[in-house]
Amino acid sequence: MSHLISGDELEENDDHRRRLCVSVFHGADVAHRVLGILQVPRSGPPGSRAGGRQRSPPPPVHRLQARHLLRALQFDLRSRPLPPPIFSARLPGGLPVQHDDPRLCPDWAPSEAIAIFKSMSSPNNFTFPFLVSSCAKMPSPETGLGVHCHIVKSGFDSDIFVANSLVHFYSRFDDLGGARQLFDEIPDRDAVTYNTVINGYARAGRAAEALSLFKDMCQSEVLPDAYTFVSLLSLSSSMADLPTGRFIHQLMYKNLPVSGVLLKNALVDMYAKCGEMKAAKRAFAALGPREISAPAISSMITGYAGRGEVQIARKLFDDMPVKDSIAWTAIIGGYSRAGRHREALELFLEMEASGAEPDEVTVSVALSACAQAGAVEMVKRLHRCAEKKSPPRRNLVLATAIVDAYAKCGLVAAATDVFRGVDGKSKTVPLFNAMISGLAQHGLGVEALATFREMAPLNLNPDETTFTAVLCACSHSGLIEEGKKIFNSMSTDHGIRPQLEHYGCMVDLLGRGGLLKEAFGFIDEMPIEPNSVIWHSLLAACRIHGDISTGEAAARRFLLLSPDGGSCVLLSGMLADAQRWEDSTNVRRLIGRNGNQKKPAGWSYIEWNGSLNQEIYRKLEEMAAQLKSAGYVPSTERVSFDIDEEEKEVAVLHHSEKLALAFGLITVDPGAAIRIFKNLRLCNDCHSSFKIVSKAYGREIIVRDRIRFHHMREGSCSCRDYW
DNA sequence: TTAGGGTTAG
Repeated sequence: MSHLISGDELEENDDHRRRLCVSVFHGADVAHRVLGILQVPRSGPPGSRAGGRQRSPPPPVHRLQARHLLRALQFDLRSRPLPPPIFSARLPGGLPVQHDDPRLCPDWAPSEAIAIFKSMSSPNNFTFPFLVSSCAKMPSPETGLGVHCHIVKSGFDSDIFVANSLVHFYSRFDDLGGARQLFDEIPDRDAVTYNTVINGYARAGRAAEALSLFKDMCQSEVLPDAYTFVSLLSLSSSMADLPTGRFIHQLMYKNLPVSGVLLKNALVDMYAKCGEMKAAKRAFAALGPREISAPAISSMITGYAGRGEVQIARKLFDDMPVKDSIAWTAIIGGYSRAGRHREALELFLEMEASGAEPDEVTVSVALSACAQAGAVEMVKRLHRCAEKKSPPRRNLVLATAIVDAYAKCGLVAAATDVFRGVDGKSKTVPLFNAMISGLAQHGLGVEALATFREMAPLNLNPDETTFTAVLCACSHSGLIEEGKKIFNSMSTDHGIRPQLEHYGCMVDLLGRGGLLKEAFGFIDEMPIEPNSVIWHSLLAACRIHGDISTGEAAARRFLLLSPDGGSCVLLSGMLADAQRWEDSTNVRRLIGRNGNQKKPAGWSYIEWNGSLNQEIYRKLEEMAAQLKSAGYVPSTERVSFDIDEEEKEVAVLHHSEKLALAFGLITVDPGAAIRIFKNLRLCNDCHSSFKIVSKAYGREIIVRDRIRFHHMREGSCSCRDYW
C-alpha cells in the first residue's frame, strides 16, 4: 500500500473497499492498516441501538466483509505455511536441532474486531465465535460480558461453537465457576467444550477438578483428543507431578498417535519440569527435524537448570542462534535458581547488549535475582526501564517484582512508593503479599498490619502467603496478641487451614515473646506433625530467654526428628550461657561426631559504585586494622556458639560483615547509608558493635541478614535488639 | 456451498 486513501473516499467507493477487504487475507498486519483506513465508526454497546442512530451513519460493513476482517484479525500461525527453518542448535547428545520462528504472530487487534462487529448489519452464529474470542483477549471482561448478553438475547447461545467460545472467555478471565456453569448448561458438549474447561482448571492448578472432568469425558461419548492431552500434560508439568504425567503419557500412547508439535512439546516439557531428564531427552529426540523449536529447547533449558545442571542448560542456550525472550528468561532464571544471581544479572545485561527485548517476565526474573543478590543499583535501573516500557502502576506483575526487590534490597520506602502508586482497585493479592512481607522484614510490624487491613475493603481475600507475611511481621515486631488473633482468624474468617509454616511463625512469635511454655504446648497440640525446624525455633527462643529446662526438652524433641545432631550448637551455646561448661562441651563433642553436615560459608557483601564485590575478604584485611585503630574495640566478652555457621572463623573480628562495614566506612559517601547483605544471621557481637559504630561514626547502617533487616542509627537498631 | 470455537516454552 504505497499511498493512503482517506476514509471519505472509501465510503464513496464500495468496490475499492471490497478489494481492500480481500487483501486482508494476506494477514492481520494488512487488516490492521485497512481498518485504520476504513475508520470504522464508534457505536454503543451491543444490544443498544445508539450506534445505528447516529446522524448520517456511514454505510455498515457488510457481513461478509466483516467476517473476513475478523478472520484476518485472528490470523495466527496455524493458517500460515510453515516458514523455513531459520537456525539449528545442538543437544548435548549431538542431536541436530532446527527451529522455526515462533514470533510470526501479528499484532492483535481485538478492539478493532469489536468495532467492526458493532457496525455489522446482522451478525450470525459464524460471527460470534470470532467476536467472543476477541473479547477474551481484551484486558478486562466488560466487553465480553456485554457480548454474552447480546448472544443470549439473540438466541445464538445454543450454537455449540458460540457456547464453546463463551466457556473459553470465562475461563480466560479466571471465572472458572462461570465457565463451569455454562459447561453444565450445554446439552451437547463436544471435545472442545471439555477441553476448554479442563484447560481452565489445569491453568488454575486445580488438578483434581481437571482430572475428574477428564474422567467424565472418557466415560461420555466424547473422545479426548490431542488438545485434551496437551492440557493434561501441561497440568502435570506445572505441578511437577511425574506419576500423573506418566499416566497421561501412557493413555496417549494407547489412544492416539502422538502427533503434532504442540503435543510433542508438551511431552518434553512435562518430563523436563518433573526433572526426568532422560525421558525428556527421549521425547525431545522424537521431534522431527522441523519440529524442534524454541518451546522444546526452552523446556529443556528449564529442566536442566532446575536440576542444577546449569552447564548443560547453558550449552543448549548458547547453541540457539536465535534466542527469544523466553529462552533468555529461562537461562537467567536458571542461574538465579541455582543461587548464581550475579551471573544471572550479567546474562541480563548480555541480553540487552544483544538487542533482544526483555519482556515483563524477563524483567521480573532479573528483579528477583537482584532481590536475592541485594543488587540495589540494578533494581533502580530495572525500575527506570520498566517505567519507560510498561509502568508498574499498570503492570501488576512488574509492580510486585519491584516492590519485592526494593524491600529485599533495604529500600523499603521506595517499595512503599511503588505500592502506593498502584491504584487501589488494581491491587492484587501477590502485590499485597510482597509489600506486607517487605514491611515485616524491616520490623515495621504496625505498618504491615495496617497494610493487611487495607485488603478487605478492596475485596481481596488473603491467601496462605499473606498470612505467613503477616504472622512474620507480628513475630519480628513482638505483636503477640495481634498475631494470635490473626492466626485464629485464618480458619474462622478466611477458610484457610494453617500450614506448617504458619505454625512455625506462631512458635516464633510466642517463643521470642518469652512465652516458652505456651509455645511448647502449642507445638504439642498442633494438628499436623511438627518438623525439626519448629523445635529448633523454640530452642532458639529458649536460648534468648535463658530457659534451660524448656530448651533441653525442645532439644530432645528436636533430636528425635533430626538425629544427626544438626543444630545442637544452640543447645551447647545455651549450656555455655548457664556456665554448664562440661555439658556444653559434651554436646559439642556429640555434634563433632554426628554433625557432619556441611554448613554454608558465611559471606557478606556491599555494593560500591553499583558493582558487587563478593571478594571483600582479601581486600579488607588491612581495613579491619584501620578500623581498630580508629577506636573500635571488639566486644568479645560473649563469644557465642550460636554462630554455628561461622564457627570456623577464628575470631568475631573477622566476621565478613565487619570487614564489609570497614569497607563501607571508607568507600560509601558520608551521609549515605551503608548497606550490607549477609547470607547468614547476624551474630550478637556484630550486632552490638555495629550499633556502636553507627554512633561513633555518625553513619546509618542497614544490614540484611538471613532473617530480616536491621536499620542502625545513633547507636540503636530498628529491631530493638529483638531478632 | 465454504466459513467458526479450544492447545505448548520463562
